[in-house]
Amino acid sequence: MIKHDSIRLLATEKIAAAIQKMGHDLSADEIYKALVEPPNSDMGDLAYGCFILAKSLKKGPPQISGELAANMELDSNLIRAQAAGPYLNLTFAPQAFGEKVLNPILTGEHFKKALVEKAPKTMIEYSQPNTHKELHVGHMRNLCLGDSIVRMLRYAGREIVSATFPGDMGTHVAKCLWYMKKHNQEPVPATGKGEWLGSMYSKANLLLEDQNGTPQEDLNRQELTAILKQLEAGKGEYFDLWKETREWSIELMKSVYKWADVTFDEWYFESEMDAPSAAWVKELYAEGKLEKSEGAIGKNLEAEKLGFCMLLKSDGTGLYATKDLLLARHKFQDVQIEKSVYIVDMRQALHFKQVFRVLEMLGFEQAKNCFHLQYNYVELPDGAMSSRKGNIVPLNDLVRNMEEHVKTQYLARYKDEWSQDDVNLIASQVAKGAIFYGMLRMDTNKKIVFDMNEWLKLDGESGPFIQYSYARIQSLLRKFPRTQKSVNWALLTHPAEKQMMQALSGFNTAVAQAAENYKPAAICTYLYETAKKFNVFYHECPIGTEKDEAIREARLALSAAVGATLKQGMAVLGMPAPEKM
RNA sequence: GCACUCGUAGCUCAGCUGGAUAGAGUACUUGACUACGAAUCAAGUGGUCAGAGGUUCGAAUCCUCUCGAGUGCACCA
Repeated sequence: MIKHDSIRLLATEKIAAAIQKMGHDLSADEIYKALVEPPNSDMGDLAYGCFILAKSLKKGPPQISGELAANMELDSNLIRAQAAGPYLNLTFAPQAFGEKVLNPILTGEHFKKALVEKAPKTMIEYSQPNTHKELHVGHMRNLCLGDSIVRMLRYAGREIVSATFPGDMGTHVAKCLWYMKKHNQEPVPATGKGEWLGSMYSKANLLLEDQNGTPQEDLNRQELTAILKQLEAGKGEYFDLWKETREWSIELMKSVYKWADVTFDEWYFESEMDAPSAAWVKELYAEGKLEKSEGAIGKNLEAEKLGFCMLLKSDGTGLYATKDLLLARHKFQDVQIEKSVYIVDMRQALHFKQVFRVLEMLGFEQAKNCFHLQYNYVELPDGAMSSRKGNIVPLNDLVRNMEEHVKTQYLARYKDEWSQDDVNLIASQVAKGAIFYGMLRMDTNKKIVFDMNEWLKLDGESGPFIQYSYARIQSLLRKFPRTQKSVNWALLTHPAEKQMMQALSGFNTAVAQAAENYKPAAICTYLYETAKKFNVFYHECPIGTEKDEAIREARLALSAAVGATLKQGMAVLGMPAPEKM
């Protein structure tokens, strides 16, 4: 393991020395791992729980912590070591934090440390939207999660390949094109074609459902089948229409990715996997690696309670699993990845269990390094969102509403002071911050009930809270520029200052843990708490107006370090950091 | 029926790889702008951690069962 936290490392060395003085030995890794934060910050900066030592020393933890405290050597960095029950609480001098944490933060060095020892080449596949459908707030959760996880892992030092896998083939496409050609009366709009196409899909479903049970139903089915055949054959009027309309949807996706500042290293399309994947499965069947059941070809996984993984329908065409199988082979063999993460809705859990198992049975060792990162879906107060039913909140509506709200509710007061460009930029940054934070702050297995009015409330634990703290720091630094290069950190003795420094020293540990667990929500919590501590410090300690120049400089430097950390943290989540707001 | 996820304050959620007194936000009641930015801060009210057993020196956290909510389970993606 990499012991990247300088304060924890200092504590580890001191404790190791004390243990040795007591005639015993414990590895640095074991000590480092066992360091925790005390429940109350005035008990100390770090605590060491003596539970592991209790076993090898055959004494009670409270006794050991007492002996350890007596054997700790204090110096200018470590100023207090006190036993409290089974814990040994350690307090460090402000200058220890200043030199080991704040200076590296201010130079930027602190954010360049490698946090993981092993960095296997990992593919993160996320954002698998269907073409010919509208993008809605549900897609946003996936996008925010994927983007932040890519950023987190890269920050921690992992080699990441990001990929998207849009669904540009299938019955949803046929339905959309069918309605567009046979029933639609509206002209194609000059702009917003992607959104318009989504409405065609939704209308197609309404009409089809309407005609279910009428003589028209059979006819509709025949027409859809004919369209699908044309698409598969790769020629005909519907194929041409598909090629054209597909671009409209891709355009829409790209505009959203641009807004979100998301880029993909690889774009895979279902249409590219379709025919080759079916051909490969036929080969595998011929080689005796797959079996036939009720006319379909696949793999029976009943013994593992995974059902039957169907790979070819009885009509010989492939399925979603078929394409995922081929795509996985491509990732392993051509892109040479060692780990593969799929960020997909929890409803696909069985699908991925089946696909991973089949890959394993086919002899792909990497299959055991495949991981389905499942998340719960976003629904509306009156139930599940479905582009089929048309009860969705389009992504663009959310963004527009949010930006408008920020402008009228918050930025109106600056309308004579700031340029229109500034207002627009900041509204967009704040809207983005609110949306990203809102999507990320909850654990992935929690459902998100999307209520527009709730989302427009920007107080309390929200993205703008963190952005606001950052903007205020920047404003402070503009108004009171730092004048001295060296800082006397020892002057930062106020409890609020101490807590601030403790918080900053924990940044890399927080990100490393979040990255290890694929948990951006943990960074949300960290940033929120850090921003909150800054607000306390800001209210308790005069900064720019402090008369003692040395204290003022130290506080300004601390504020600058908080700003740099918040900015880095927001960057890891994909949130912009406004210089003013 | 089988499998998976969830159940913590009125509401929305942290805490879950066992460890110190279960925390935030919101709502409600108060207080703080001639001030370095009030999108802020301070104080108060609010808990049978769904329930019952078990493992352990120690359980919101791990195991089993029960109850409740949701999702998935063959030719959709």
